[in-house]
Amino acid sequence: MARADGEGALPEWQAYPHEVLAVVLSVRDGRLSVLMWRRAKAPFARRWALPGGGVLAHERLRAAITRHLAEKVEVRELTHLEQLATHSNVHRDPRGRVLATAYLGIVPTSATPVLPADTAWQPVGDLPPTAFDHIDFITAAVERLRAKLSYTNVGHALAPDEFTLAELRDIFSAALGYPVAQTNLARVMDRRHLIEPTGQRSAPGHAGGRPAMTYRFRSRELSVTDPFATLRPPRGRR
Amino acid sequence: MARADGEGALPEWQAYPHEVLAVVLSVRDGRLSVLMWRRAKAPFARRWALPGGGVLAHERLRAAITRHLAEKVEVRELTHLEQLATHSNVHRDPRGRVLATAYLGIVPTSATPVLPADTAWQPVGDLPPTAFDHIDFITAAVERLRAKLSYTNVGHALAPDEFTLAELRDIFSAALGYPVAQTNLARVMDRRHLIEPTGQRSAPGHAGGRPAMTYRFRSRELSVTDPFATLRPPRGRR
DNA sequence: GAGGTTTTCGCCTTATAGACGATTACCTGC
DNA sequence: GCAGGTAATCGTCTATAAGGCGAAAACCTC
Repeated sequence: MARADGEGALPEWQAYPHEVLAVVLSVRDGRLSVLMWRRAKAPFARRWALPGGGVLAHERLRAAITRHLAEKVEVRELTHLEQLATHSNVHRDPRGRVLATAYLGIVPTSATPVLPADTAWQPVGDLPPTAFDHIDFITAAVERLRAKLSYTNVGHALAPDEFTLAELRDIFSAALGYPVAQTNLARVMDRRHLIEPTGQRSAPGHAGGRPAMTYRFRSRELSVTDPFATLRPPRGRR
Repeated sequence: MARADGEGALPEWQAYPHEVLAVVLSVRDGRLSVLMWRRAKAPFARRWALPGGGVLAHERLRAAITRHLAEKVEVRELTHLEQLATHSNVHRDPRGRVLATAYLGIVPTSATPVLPADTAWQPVGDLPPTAFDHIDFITAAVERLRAKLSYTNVGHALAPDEFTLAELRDIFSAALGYPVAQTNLARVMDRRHLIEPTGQRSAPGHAGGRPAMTYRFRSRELSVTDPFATLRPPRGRR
């Protein structure tokens, strides 16, 4: 606990075991899903839990969750990772007090990681029984993703490098949980300069029909639209 | 560390001292300001720091920050409190590793807490030298507040129970950092059903002029507008 | 009651996005 | 190679939200 180096000693603060968890979301088979593994041992045996684990002595939280996720998916397939929240309920783990910091991760539809035998994608609309307080993290992560789809370019993290507008519509519809009109989606993405055409055409569909243009996101860095929709600065100052 | 009760023992997870910090924001003298105290001892002697401290054994993080804040302000004057982020930089405290979870708190303009001698409101636009990584928490808190002023009713936490539109305009202008037009602000607040007239008139101003109607927020519970501004569900399903 | 000050209201313009039908461009099968 | 089917794309209309601005209202003091 608390090495005394540098200048002076740390106050007598309590120390607590700390774990990191990840809510990794992806659109799988047309449904927004979360990466979970099935516990073998008590507590919560046979229930589904989020991937995660402890934090090493000189390791930051983000590095810790990246390390734990590497056992489940290729880390380079993680197109987004942001901190979600820290839970501190004293009884969230029946074995003793553990603080937990959760992250929201995203894997694109195009990635197809080979999962361990106890691990699977669970549709967020039809979750099996979950362990600990993990359901709360999942709920928060889904809400956060849905909100950010509207005012940021996080969509890039869910989508493949190149896609047709129909594919993008399907991804957004699945992630948001309601049908999105392709025309409007394209206009919104275009007006915000989030996507651009690649100049290529997709392979024609199996059932005929006009081949679609393919698009890509201009940037895979997270950006926020405007700052916000309302209460903007007066015109001259934008 | 990790009592073994219930079922099984905790994995051998590292434990770390954990502190809570609060970025308490309020509009003071027409400027958005943050509550800080001046350190007397090393490290960072004479620099300004956020209020906060350790977490007791059976205490949740929110309870801990509330307890620490009680030494600075009346807790019932805290009109808003939400978790911000957890920092884990190994060297954020030179004395040893400490994880820190920060909260965003808000105190209304109408509250005038009596502050300890080492404590003061510091304008966020003109901060003195700060201790540790506290400046990062402050920056994040200000950004979060400014964003939420646009799409939630957090404004209620900054404003008195009753106010004139001119007062609300001044509060919003100070908090956002740019001038807000009173006409638009009133219309936006009204359209979203966030405020309502009290039916009372304010005392006439000292310099003459028409006395203003007073208003109040309909609810002091946090609510989010719409869900979001764009990519809404199709009409039928709202 | 004249002149000054501030609030409140109404109207106009702009920006953004949802709805929907028309058109285009490709397929398959005859 | 042409008819019919299918999906992508475009154009136009409408709805909604919000910024700008000036006129009118309501109070003050002198």
